[in-house]
Amino acid sequence: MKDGFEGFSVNKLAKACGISVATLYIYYKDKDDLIISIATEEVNRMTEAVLKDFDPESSFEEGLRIQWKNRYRYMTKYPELGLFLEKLRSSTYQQYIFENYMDEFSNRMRVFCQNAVKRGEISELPVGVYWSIAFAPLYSLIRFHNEGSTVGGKPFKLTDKMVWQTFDLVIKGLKR
Amino acid sequence: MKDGFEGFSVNKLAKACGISVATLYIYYKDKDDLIISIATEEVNRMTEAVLKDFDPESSFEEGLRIQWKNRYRYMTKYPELGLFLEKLRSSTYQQYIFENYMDEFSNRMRVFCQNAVKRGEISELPVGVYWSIAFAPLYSLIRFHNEGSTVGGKPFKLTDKMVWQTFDLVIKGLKR
DNA sequence: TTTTTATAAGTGAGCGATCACTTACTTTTG
DNA sequence: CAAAAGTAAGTGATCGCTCACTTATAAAAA
Repeated sequence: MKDGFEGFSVNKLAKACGISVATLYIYYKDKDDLIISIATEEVNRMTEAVLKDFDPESSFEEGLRIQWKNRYRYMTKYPELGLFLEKLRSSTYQQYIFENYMDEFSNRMRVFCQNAVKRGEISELPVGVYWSIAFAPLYSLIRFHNEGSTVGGKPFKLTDKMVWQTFDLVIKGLKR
Repeated sequence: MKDGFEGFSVNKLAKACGISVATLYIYYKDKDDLIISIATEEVNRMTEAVLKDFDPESSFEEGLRIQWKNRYRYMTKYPELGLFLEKLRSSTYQQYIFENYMDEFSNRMRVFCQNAVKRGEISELPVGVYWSIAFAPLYSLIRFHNEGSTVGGKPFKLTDKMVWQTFDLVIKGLKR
């Protein structure tokens, strides 16, 4: 029972890579630096993918649909990444990685939402409330998919149909 | 940087409890057994609290509202529990704890949903899709609250108003 | 051209600390 | 006094990390 973030060690990593532990310490000053560096890289890569084709000036439904498409595609393209970020999220590294990951990102998202509110497409909402409705369901689906089962332990395989079925309900909830 | 589930050790636990490590091993056969036992206890306690006043025969909105109320109250009453379950969720212990936690629970939830579908209150949905819309937003809010910030790193404090505001949007999305 | 020196890249062996866990023994309880 | 409950003092294994050292490449000196 040593598979997750528990059970990750510098010695094991070096052995798995076929290099000496000492070599790792040439490139990273310590274990924390290693994890934070690699994780930050991955988070930035994902942020970039999520913003692909995203236009803050587009309609609310269209913009959100592209976000969903990008996130869904990226997470299913790299399934391990989801689990990795999950573990990061509930680790003490979380704050060091996600704190500034949103400089450009959160700006564009804010503009996008403000536009949608201005146009009367959605109501004004606190950021946390908005995110919890707009994205939490998608990440929940992806999580079930990666774990292979829902909360009840029932087997679960995510399909495109399910994603867009969920999307439609989310849109229905958010739109005025 | 040793605070989370990483950094938890039997030796530290014993010291914190003011007892000998050996004493722990009288009651638990190994570390895994200790974690799984305690976690299962907590999950059962929470499941019980969540089913309080819940009637599978009630209307969909009323039933879901009670579920939200119970979950919200329990998670804010024991904030550490949320973080603990979070860490469990993304650990290798997950499968051992949550696999059977839903014998009575998932039955009652299934009946509840079937009733709602029969009455035409909601459409028939895959369980994973249903859960992702009905509960993922709430857990997302609670998570932000416990972490004290949203995805953007912006400070976040959950209020009753936010919870029921989110609930209303979820209901709007789910109801026919 | 050959030799020397400089530097970056990488390594094996092993440090002290801590890990999960055990043993040999003492105290408490009924 | 016998059983149950508890403990101090460890066990070998593994942790993150370092040090003294080798190898590879190339510029500088002879």
